[in-house]
Amino acid sequence: MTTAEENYLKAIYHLSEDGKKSVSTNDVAREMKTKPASVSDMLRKLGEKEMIEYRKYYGVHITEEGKRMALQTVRKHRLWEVFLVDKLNFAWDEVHEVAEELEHIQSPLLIQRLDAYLNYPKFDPHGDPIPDEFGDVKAKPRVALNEMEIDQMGQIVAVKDSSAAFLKYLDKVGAYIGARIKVLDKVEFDGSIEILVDQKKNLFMSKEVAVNILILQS
Amino acid sequence: MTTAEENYLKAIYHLSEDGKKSVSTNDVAREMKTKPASVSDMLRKLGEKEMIEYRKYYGVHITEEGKRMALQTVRKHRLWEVFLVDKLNFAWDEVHEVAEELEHIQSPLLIQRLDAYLNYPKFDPHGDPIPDEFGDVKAKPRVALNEMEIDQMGQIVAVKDSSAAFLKYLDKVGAYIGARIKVLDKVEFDGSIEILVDQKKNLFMSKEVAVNILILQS
DNA sequence: ATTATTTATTAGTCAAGGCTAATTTTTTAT
DNA sequence: ATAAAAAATTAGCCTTGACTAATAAATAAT
Ligand SMILES: [Mn+2]
Ligand SMILES: [Mn+2]
Ligand SMILES: [Mn+2]
Ligand SMILES: [Mn+2]
Repeated sequence: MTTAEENYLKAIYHLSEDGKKSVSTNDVAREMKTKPASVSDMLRKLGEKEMIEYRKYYGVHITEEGKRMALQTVRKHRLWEVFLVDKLNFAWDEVHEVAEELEHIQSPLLIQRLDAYLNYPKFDPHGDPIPDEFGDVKAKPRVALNEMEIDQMGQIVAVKDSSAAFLKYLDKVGAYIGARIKVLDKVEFDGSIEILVDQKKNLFMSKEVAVNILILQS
Repeated sequence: MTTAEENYLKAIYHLSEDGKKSVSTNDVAREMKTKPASVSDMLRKLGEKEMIEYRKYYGVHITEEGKRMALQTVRKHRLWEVFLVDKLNFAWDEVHEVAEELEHIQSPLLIQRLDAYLNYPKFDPHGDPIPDEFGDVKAKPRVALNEMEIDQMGQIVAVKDSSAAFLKYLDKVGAYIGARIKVLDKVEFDGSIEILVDQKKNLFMSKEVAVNILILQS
């Protein structure tokens, strides 16, 4: 598998995650920041390698083998992110781009040793679960903050958007993975929401932000 | 700079290290395990970028800028090797291939942090000096073991060949970086040599091996 | 049920980095 | 000084992964 193939497959995997039955060419193009024409080409190739089921004009489904490969790349990506934050003191908004490169280093031994060195972490700095070497992920039931009701409580366990802009914003307002929250108010007009963080800090945010914060309800 | 350009430039740098005034197309092809035709193409390209001075049919000289770039890659390669050995418990014969990939990760912050994390190491696992961030290398005067005379003494400080085959052989016979040695005998016919290691172990080796062991004389 | 619009694919081009075969230049040997 | 050998370059081709423009298929709108 080439770096490009790994990146495409990972994108397709992520796009199919949210229960979508089939992923469209345009979806992939958007995610990969390439043109649909380039995607068509790559889909044909990944189809031939049986990483995806590809029916022209009808989008793709990832195969079991494709999922296995994608999860391997996801595993590497997230382990490297943990390394960068835990060992090299990167901020959580600085790791994504570098991990995007590191995930393509080819060395099973490296990943096995890295995993051990990091003490077999189960989650990356953004709260996303790290697949084990067999591709098994232990997923907790998470709900987007904007979907919670007034008075419901829970804990921030992950973010959906790993962009520096978003993460820096969270840092600024004091939202972080592990924080306990309670929904104080929701504005129906625009979906904005007010929450209490760690029983002491009031935080008001737009729906756009809330959508990208994932909660483990309690 | 692409990965390929970095690899070529590093090869040219290494080939010019041994005081060679100019590096030939065939030299580079051998080092890079590519065909001379491919090399000609790349030399033209590196020439245009002024990383090398390229006079057709007369080989190349590396420029100051080229040397700077190459040393940057060498620095990254060796820092990663230290990481793999010191932190991930790789053997010194297992690191080269992986470092060959890792050295191309583009992130100045990563290298700066890695350097700090490793405590600013000065030498890699093969005894080669690690250039600092400005490309400065502190070179110690080293001599190949086969060039030493009977009764001369010193310390193994580096190996010239980093292949797994060679390093595993050294492991097996008990030669290692830091070992104190004394030349006991030299056979003129084939250049083979017998040494005493750490004042207790006799070691007989062919010239081929001795050429690849570098000594700091004392 | 047609037509219009959106979505996707194909055709053709490009740059990077390889290769082989043919050619040219330099070097070595007679 | 010339011929032979070696070294290097060029020409032409291939694959990967992009792109634009042209076309085709599927979907939405009348
Ligand atoms: Mn990537
Ligand atoms: Mn992440
Ligand atoms: Mn390399
Ligand atoms: Mn080394």
